[in-house]
Amino acid sequence: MSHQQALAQVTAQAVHSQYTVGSQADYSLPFSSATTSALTSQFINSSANVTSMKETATLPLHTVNDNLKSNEVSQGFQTSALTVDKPADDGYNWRKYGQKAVKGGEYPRSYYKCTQASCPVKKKVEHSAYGQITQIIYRGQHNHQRPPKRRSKDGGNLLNEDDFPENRDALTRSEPGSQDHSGKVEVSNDGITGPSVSKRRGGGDQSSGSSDTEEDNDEAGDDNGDAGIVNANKRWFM
DNA sequence: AGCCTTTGACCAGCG
DNA sequence: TCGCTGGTCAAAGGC
Repeated sequence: MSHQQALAQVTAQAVHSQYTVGSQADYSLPFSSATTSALTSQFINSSANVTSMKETATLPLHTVNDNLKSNEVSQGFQTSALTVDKPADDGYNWRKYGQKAVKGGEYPRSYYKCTQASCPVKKKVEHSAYGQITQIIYRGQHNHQRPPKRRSKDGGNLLNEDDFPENRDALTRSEPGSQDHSGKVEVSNDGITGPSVSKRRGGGDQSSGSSDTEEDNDEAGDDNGDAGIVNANKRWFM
């Protein structure tokens, strides 16, 4: 088997497994910190499994692992690692509005919007192979409180918000003026996220211009357009 | 019935 | 100016 073949295959399989894992995880991930750790371990294990299964994948997998290590491990990223398709259920309702394979398609990036009509918040979730989340980038601030709850199906991960340490945090964060993003969120090298806010078609037009006020409130108040990279960890532990 | 996910296409910015 | 990449929209399908 040629190198290229192997690579292609691995990539394909990685993507595939990602989805597979994703659907499973999507429905069966109880989201408590404790469980999280366990699950994370499981994920890591499965990753290792897959790795051994696909030795030919050494190259890409290495990259992936490396990425995961730097992004997840070193950053204490565990919480959302397993969320897969429903990343970082921070108590808000998100609707996925797009997905893109960036950088060769090795890491599909998903785009989510807060479902609240007047909420301009968006987030980008970068996945690695196996559906693990390597990075979550928030844009904007919620101008509303977290919704009480949702159906347990797709919101599945929502569960008991009480289980989420970050919930309280989220509450705090949702307050305008809170240092949520500006305080700790680093735009990091991706500083692009800041400017990109106003990018495209007159900025966050979202057709319902009614949100402008809030948007102004939030984004204008922040230097970086409160784009925030939360690196999956999202400082939920802080 | 309503909401969400998926997917392809389009547009804008940047090198 | 061209090509590439990233971000978003819109339609269709599924739950």
